[in-house]
Amino acid sequence: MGRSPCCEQPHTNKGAWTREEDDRLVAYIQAHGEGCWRSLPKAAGLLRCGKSCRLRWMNYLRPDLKRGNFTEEEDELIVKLHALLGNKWSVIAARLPGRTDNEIKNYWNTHIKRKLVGQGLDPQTHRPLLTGRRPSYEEAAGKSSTDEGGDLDLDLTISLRLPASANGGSNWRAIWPEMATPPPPPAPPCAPTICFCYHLGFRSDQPCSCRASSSGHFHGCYGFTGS
DNA sequence: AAGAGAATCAACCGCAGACGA
DNA sequence: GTCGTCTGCGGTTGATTCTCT
Repeated sequence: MGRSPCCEQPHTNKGAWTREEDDRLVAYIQAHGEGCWRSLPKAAGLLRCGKSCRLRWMNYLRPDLKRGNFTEEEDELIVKLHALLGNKWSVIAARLPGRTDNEIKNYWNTHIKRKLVGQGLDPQTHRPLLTGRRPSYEEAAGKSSTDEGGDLDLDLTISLRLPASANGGSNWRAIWPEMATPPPPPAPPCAPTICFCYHLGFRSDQPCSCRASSSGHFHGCYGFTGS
């Protein structure tokens, strides 16, 4: 894949953003919307590469960002999602409204990782550190850890794209044994939707208020009421 | 008060996937 | 099918801030 580096132009600023640059970027996006990051810097009068503009907007300037300390609930959700998904920070961030993948990644590396180690758990596998042997990939990916990992549901057999037979076929019950009815047919082009709040054990008497994520691969509850 | 080390987090880098020509 | 471009992601770096001595 031949690609031209996006930041090699001369006179391109790097490093911390100034207030003026922020203002320019915000003003431009408010007027023209997101998109076409490549041409945005020139159009907005910024001496930055598009990549840098996108990152600044996504991680810092977006109006819907929450900022501030993570709550206990967010903390627990990150741990559970990481156990399920691994380092898929963007997917995890999609389950935490107002949080960015970068923010969650940093929080994981600085807080949660240490916390898990302190609890004697391997931050990558979420298994006890003192077992003396690393689990195989199949073990890590497919086996529930309820025997040693408390109430964490580590059923990592969950798939982002189900086999065609999973919908409408007869084996949906093998995939979701606890569901009473077959999952709905996939919404093209991205199949299927997977309810994380269900899979993570966030079950309550309240109806699920899931909504589709922007990536469309699966959906989850923002503001679940279970614990 | 000052210096050292630790912690935090914004930003960069390189890669891979999607997409259009 | 191939190639080039753009976007988005995850890992990493380094500057800044905080805490301890």
